[in-house]
Amino acid sequence: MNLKLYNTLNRKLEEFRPQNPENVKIYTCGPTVYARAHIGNLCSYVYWDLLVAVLKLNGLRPNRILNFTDVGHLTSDGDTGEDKLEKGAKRENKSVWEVAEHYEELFMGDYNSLLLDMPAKICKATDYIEADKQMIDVLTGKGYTYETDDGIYFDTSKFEKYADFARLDLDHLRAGARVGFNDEKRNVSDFALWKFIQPGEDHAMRWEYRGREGYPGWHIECSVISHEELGEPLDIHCGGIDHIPVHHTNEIAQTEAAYGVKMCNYWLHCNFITIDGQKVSKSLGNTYSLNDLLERGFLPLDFKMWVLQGHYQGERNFSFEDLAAAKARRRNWQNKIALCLQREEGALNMEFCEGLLARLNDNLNSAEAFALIDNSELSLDDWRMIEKVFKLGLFDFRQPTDGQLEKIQLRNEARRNKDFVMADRLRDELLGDGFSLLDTGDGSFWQLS
RNA sequence: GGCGCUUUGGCGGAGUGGUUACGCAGCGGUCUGCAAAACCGCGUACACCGGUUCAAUUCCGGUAGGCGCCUCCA
Repeated sequence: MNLKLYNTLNRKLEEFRPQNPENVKIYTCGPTVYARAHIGNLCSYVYWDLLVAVLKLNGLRPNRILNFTDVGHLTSDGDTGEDKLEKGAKRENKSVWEVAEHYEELFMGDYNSLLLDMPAKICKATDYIEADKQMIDVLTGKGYTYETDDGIYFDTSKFEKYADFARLDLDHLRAGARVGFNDEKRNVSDFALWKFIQPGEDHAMRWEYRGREGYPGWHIECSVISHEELGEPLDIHCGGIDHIPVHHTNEIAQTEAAYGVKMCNYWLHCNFITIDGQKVSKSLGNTYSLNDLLERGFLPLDFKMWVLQGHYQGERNFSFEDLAAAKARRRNWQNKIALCLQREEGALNMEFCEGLLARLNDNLNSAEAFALIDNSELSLDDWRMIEKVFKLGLFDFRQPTDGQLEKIQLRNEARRNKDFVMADRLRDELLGDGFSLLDTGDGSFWQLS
């Protein structure tokens, strides 16, 4: 295997060795379905889809699981302690279940419009509540938990390697934490496995456990779903860079403490984007959705082009100016394909294919791969292969109708007869239809204008 | 306060110890009946200071700026 990936576990570029090439186990942390995904969220799904495509190019069979967090987390944006799903429900006058379902649908819409492959399975957190309880029981049996008034906590001091993954400095964690410290917690880094509903607390999602009503903690679902659906060790666990210090650290603690096995061999993390140099946040009003892009004249696939021009580990900055550049590049690729269609050029360029694979195998370097594409003479078959890997909708464009093709012929005739008034009129008409003409020594070819 | 990342030409964005990244935009030219989103060419980028080296944008150290995380977050 020549594929190299940056493994957060060792902070190194490593050769990827799957346990079983026929079943490469991948777990991706999915969205919390309480609001529409913004373009920052969507970047990661583009990157992980590229990962899956590259694994396939290498002859492997990925088995990817994605989860939907459809059960609320405790803390809200405003640190008011209000559950996000519950808050969304009140805002929209719907039940929490309806809110989750609504945003699941929107997410899938965005996902499909980016032409991303469906994971092998999408798992909802609420379908794993019983399994959550079982895992907490296992952890309790091994002495990793303690109960307080408001929940069941994981005692991180009992898990020796807790700080290793994120290279945490536990002694300093407390100093700057803005979140209110829970007096009943034994260690600052301890986290809730299960929360009990307090008297007067309005929480629609609730399950009975240990004689009280409650709901699962923030991290248990990923440990449980990946264990149930894939089993340890996973080959690859993907997520955003923000997950390293808390979420993934806690996942590792839960899984490895409960089952005494390594959770995952390769951890991949994508970086965040900024927008116009600032973080993506609601208060700055820059949480653009694909819809907002559409309103400004950009297709989801223009955005995907923008994402793939960079690298998943890079700190990207988004601006509409750069999106326009990506849009133009995508259109130019489509015009090259349009030329190939008219010239009926065939045959796969093997040297090109190998070069493309080599670049992608170098830690998913799509930017280098794109440079190779721009530097190569490509046939229709080459472009088909490119589309299969990157899925940019490159072949998805309107072709001239018979009537429009006839106009091109008429114009050629007019030019031969030096009737330039007629020729220019036909050219203008075609331009009005969205086609420009490229006159070469070999004849006239239509292009997308 | 702690942890981590980052600094490349107008805007983005790869990469490399000595040789063109690439895209978009711009400029010049070619082709053309005229044109053009087509073709060709151009711009002497690698934050700053020091070190290693025959040679550093590329390795090491420091300085400065930017950013992220530490709270659900991709």
